[in-house]
Amino acid sequence: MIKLFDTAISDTVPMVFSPDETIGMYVCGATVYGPPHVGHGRFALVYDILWRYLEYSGYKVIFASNVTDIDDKIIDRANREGRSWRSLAAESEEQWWRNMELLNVRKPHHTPHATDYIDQMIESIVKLEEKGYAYRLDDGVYMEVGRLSSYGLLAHQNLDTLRSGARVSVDQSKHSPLDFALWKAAKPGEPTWGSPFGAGRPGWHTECVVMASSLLGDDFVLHGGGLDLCFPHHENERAQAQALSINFARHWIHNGLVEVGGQKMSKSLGNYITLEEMFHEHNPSAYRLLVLQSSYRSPIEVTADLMNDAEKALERINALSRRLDDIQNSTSYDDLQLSEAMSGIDIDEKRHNFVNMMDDDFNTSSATALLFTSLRQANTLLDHHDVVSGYRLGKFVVEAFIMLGIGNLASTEAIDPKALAIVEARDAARLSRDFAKADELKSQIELLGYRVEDSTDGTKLRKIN
RNA sequence: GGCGGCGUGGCCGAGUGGCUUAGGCAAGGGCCUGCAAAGCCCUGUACCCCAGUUCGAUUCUGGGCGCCGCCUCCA
Repeated sequence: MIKLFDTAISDTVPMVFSPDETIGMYVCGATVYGPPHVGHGRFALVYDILWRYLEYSGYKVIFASNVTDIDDKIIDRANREGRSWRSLAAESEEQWWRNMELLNVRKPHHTPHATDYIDQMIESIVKLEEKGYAYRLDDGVYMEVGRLSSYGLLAHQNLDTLRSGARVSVDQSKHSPLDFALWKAAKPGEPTWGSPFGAGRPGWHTECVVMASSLLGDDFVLHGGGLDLCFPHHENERAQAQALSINFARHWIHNGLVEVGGQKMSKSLGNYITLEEMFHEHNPSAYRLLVLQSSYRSPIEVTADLMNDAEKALERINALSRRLDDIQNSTSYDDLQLSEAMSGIDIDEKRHNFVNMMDDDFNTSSATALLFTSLRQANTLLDHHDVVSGYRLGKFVVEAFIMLGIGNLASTEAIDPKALAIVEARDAARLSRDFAKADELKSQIELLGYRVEDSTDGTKLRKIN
């Protein structure tokens, strides 16, 4: 049984779904108007890990995450740069997927674009009008929040307290400052679509409700997003769904934000690092490991120091992976398959514990701790020549990390033949105990970008990053 | 002002009413090595402050201090 922290309930609850049910999962995705930053990378990683784990647990998942390709910010920036909003959105989206690929974030089954769902959104707004939940003003169609019984569930406040905290609305004609735009009337120079309420474009909240329910149905399991979307965005999605009498998400989950010096990383604050900037200095897999080592709900800092630490930890996984590959490529591998393990290490029990940790609100921090402990044990076993036990335990560790998306463990890059030639010369020098020459040759190899590792089964080279 | 959350050893970060030395990184000492690298072993430094509940609290309750998020677009 998987338990998760449900924002609507403010508690950890069993995830509700039947075992043969396909788990519908919707996460608010990117608004494509610029390069994605480290904060965007985190939410993408969090839900990618969650998705991978649900599948590992044997469940069928259908995952949808939207691409908001029409929005104030896209229009503003396109206008500023004197280009079309379509080309800006298309280019930014391409950049988004490129970055996701580097993070080893799998593309969701569905990546709906807001502009492809305008008709359905209009239908949805018409229904809301018919039911009396919407009203028209000069600048658009608004949702009458006061008519809903459970508005404020995700914000954990009622309408009155929310209303008293609301800043004075620019638009005084709204019935309540909390009422939000379902449809924004056309302004000069903006892209528009025709509708029964005049030319304009849909509001952000409308997009997600319509796309989520058309792709996943009226009753799906999980709705996720960044903690900063909890209110008002998710609240307003829920409001519309409720007004339309659809069940919508059974569970709401929110990931913690990335902070910089204790403050939220955001485009508006300008304190962000783009993913591309990060990848320039660090291994993208190290970022995933950093995310895995903390709780998905906590805020995290992502500094160069922490990334360096994560890279070192990642290197330990890589080293074990290489060690296992060497065993697999060795001549005695077939015999090894048939041999009995000497130690009494119970891998099934470890897997069981791993699963229990992950089932407990996706406790990746404890789960990776278990993997690192096992990693050390595997190395110890291999050091002590219990190859069978060590290999099997090591395999468990590496496969679990791969399942969590820590990929690219084995370098497939061919080694520079020049370096290989020097290695041969160095081996000869070592054999004749000419260590001065051997050391000289070693530094030549290092200049070519490789680290030398002597071992009982030959000299190995490893690329220095 | 309202609501939600957080404060763990040098740094990051799980967790628990009474031995988890959680884990990662860093530091010190060793083993291995021609020297290294990789790996392994050992070691130290904790639970914001003050009360209370309890035989016992880092973990529960109350108060304080500090920090963060949301209440406006934001992953």
